Amino acid sequence: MDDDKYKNTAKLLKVLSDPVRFKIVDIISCREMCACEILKFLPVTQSTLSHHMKILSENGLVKTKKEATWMHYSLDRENFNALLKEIEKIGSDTEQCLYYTETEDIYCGTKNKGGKK
Amino acid sequence: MDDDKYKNTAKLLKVLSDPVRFKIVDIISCREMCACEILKFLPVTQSTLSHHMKILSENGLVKTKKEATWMHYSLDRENFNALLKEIEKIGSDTEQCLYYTETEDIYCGTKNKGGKK
DNA sequence: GTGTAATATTGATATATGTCAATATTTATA
DNA sequence: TATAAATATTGACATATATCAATATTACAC
Repeated sequence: MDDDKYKNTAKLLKVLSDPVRFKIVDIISCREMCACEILKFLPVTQSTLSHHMKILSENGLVKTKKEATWMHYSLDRENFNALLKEIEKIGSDTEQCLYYTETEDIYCGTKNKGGKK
Repeated sequence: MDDDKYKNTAKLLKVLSDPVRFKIVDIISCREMCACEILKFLPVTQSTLSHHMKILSENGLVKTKKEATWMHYSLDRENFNALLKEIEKIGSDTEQCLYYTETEDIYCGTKNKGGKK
């Protein structure tokens, strides 16, 4: 996995790592909702919510649908699940991990005098 | 899910959402490593790495083992997988979601004149 | 057109945090 | 004891960002 991939996935994680946004995902995970609905669950200002929804949708975690003056938001399951997969891969020891994919010559100082592998 | 739970999970996500820390998890996902090894994969200072390892271990994502002057780090799979589960739950529509658990009377303004459910 | 509801944007502010250089600490070794 | 290696801590700095009040925009109802 190259560094850009790390940065992209980490960025998505950051989007999800704000407690308000994390709660928003839970709120809309059952059905589509307009902002005014979502707002009622949250102790934040309308402008703050708008800010968070923008971040969520711009990063693909939430889908938007405009209808009259309402904005309807729903979880983008495809991208959300893709993110989950990436996190799983990172923690897995059966997937390729950086240590093996980059080099085998990187090893700690005096620990390996007898030659390795 | 109460707000404390959101905050805890979101905090763990934040720990994981830094690109350097995310890469570290990948690096040590195959085997235990000392800091000096991990450092060789990363374009950061030793003190910066130490800072990140502290955050990772203090939040339970990484296990530590001291041996002489070396600190050995390994992924805490139990906590890592628990975090994954929490994220899955949040995005799931089969699990209870906040909308249904909190109230059914919260609904958007004029959308529901006919009475609901 | 006027008023109203829903949402977005702007500007300001406070807080959090990632980074490094420098230094301290710990432990083995000569 | 003195030196060296591995790691931790401290202090400074720059950047990111969550938040709100105020205002703007959009679209419908009268």
